[in-house]
Amino acid sequence: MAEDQEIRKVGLKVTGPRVKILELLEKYDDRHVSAEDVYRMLLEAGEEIGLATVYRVLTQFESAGLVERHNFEGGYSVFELSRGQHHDHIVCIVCGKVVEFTDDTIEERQQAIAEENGFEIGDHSLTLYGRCRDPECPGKQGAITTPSG
Amino acid sequence: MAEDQEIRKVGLKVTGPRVKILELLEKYDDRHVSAEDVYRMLLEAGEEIGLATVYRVLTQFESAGLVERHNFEGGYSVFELSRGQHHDHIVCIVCGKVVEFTDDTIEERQQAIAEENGFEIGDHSLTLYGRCRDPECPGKQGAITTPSG
DNA sequence: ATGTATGCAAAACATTTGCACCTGG
DNA sequence: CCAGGTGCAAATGTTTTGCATACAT
Repeated sequence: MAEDQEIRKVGLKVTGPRVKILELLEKYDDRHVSAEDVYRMLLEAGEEIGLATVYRVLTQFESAGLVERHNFEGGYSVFELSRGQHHDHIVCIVCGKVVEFTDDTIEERQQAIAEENGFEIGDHSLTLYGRCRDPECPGKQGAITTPSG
Repeated sequence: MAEDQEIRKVGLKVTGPRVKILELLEKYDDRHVSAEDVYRMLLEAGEEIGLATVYRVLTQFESAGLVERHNFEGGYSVFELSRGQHHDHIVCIVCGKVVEFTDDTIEERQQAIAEENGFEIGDHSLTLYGRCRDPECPGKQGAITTPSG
């Protein structure tokens, strides 16, 4: 099991819940799941894992650099496997679809802007909110309603 | 009172709490205050306003386009008067100082990236997290700790 | 008057923590 | 065996809501 090694590598014991959560994150690598999502999916899969443990494990994985936490607008966090490389997100406000991207021009400008304003950048978060043209997205036509400012 | 007109203009009754909150937002225009901040400041100013009312009024103002709500990392929202013009933020992770900026290059790239990914952009939120060099900022030296991904 | 707003308290949410029990190395 | 991990329930912090009262128009 590759997951076992990853967990051991970051100094955590290889336990059932940790392996299950890591497997799930790898399986849904293209999505961005909330702690509640993870909890529910594991329950549906017949696994007995408490919500508190899901939070604890996700937080530990985040500290270990295995996963990244993102606070999209709406008051809750989503998690995704960390693939080392920084990227930003576009979130569909209709179907919740998340697309990742990186842009060197934007990265450079951010660095420059921080300098100009006397800041030393530690991290940043850029999230675009819009409506996707995916044929399966329910929100075909209509005004864009932003989730927040 | 200019505030009275602004409130009336968006279809809300001119009440004490609404005027007080709007005045406070104008007074602290350079800061980004949380609902709790507004509540506390009004209490200290001797105003009898409930926290629930602060939330209701801020939400109404947001719907009306008078104020903008931002969800910075950390699980709570901050509000600021809407000045019509879009801008992004740099937040000091040590002292909480917020600086606003706009960058045409970034704006253009965002639009292009959305197009490339089949998205129609409604809004976006770009927040840089770093450490400021403000002499009054307590965090003089030390490793940057980001509040999240 | 009368439909809205407000204040308070309770509810709703996402997340964290205390604690007794269980388990991996 | 035993430090660390887990489940459950209770606590936390932010934001929302129900309801009786108070107020703007």
